[in-house]
Amino acid sequence: MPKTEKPLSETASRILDVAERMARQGGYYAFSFRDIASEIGIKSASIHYHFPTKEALGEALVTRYTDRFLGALGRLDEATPLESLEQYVAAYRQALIEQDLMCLCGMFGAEIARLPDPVARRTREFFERNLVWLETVFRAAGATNPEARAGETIAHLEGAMILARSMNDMDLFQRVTADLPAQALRE
Amino acid sequence: MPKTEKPLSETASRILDVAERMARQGGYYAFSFRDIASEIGIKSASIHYHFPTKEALGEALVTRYTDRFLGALGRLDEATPLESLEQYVAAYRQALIEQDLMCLCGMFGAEIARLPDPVARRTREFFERNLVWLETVFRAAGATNPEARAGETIAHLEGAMILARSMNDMDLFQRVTADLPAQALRE
DNA sequence: ATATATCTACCTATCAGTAGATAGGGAATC
DNA sequence: GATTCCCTATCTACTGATAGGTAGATATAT
Repeated sequence: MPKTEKPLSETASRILDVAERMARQGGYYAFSFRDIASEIGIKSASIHYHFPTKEALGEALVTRYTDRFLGALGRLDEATPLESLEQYVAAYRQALIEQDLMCLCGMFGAEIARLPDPVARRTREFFERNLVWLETVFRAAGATNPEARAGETIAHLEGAMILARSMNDMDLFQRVTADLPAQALRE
Repeated sequence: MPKTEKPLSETASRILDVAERMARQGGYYAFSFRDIASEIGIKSASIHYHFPTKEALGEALVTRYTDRFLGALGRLDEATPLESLEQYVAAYRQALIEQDLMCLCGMFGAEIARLPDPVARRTREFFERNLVWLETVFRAAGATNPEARAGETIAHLEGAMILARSMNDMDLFQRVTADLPAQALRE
């Protein structure tokens, strides 16, 4: 039997919810046990019961984020490459516009040189798995260099989030990513 | 006479050098007065003589970075649009590969929601001035939508830095940005 | 004498993390 | 049926380290 995934308790997932929001606003050093605790109405010591260290909390954060992000993408055998790419762009747009938050792994990716090793590893896994997904799309579309196209797509989207948030102009994300799916497939 | 720029003292610029490196590794919360001071061999209280607050230090950091970055780009009337774009990509490549650092404003742009207002404003100015520069290039090249092309270019490059650093594969930056100049002009 | 630049010594706030007490809810034992 | 035991989940109270920032003394150079 493989590793049994124990389901998160109510409190544990509320801790992750708050930590994720804080991390997606300001990075790894922008969430603290105290702030999380006071927001959900417990004491900071209680968080250590659910996540022994900040490192462990950071790992759980990235793991949950990655699984949810990839899980929200539809099945590749049920869509055309163009549809898949449009869906992929929409996933980023939703994170940015509806939640007004950065991509967690874009944020952690920027800070990766100062992240605890296990958190950095999980962050790398996010990008690896996204690259695989996109490479599959571009290979299905007959692209000559699927690896480059996949990397360009992720780079373009993460960068567009940063730019739009920096300029405080969320519509800029739309204008800068509108041509992405068609353009990437034409290349 | 407009605002006279007083030149930075030797110590002040060494403070900025160290702070910039730390910020470009881990963001605004990754550099501290103590760490900077101990690295350059003074006491942390002395830094406050040159930069009264961390906010002021952050502002000076972004201002110097922006001026240097744009100053390193050649004059637009002495190059073709393609040459200008290639030079722009090279500026990012140098920051990433030679110095093994993130773009300061890409980093601060990601964290912008938790940055002191004056630092956030300076960060926005970096992107504004870069957008203007790139729009000029694309307009000279006869692009139909210079604003979108300029935003796409910045997004692509900032994102490529994050991706390459996350994957610990600096050559990935090359592969993901190799087609950028020609591609952006063809669009 | 004054301006520049550094120091010592300190402050208050915050950080992640720990020890140990407490309360409640089963389940096993008597 | 009552008692004992243990597990879960929280608490209070604390530690040592670090954060940015301040006051005031000191040294040097013009």
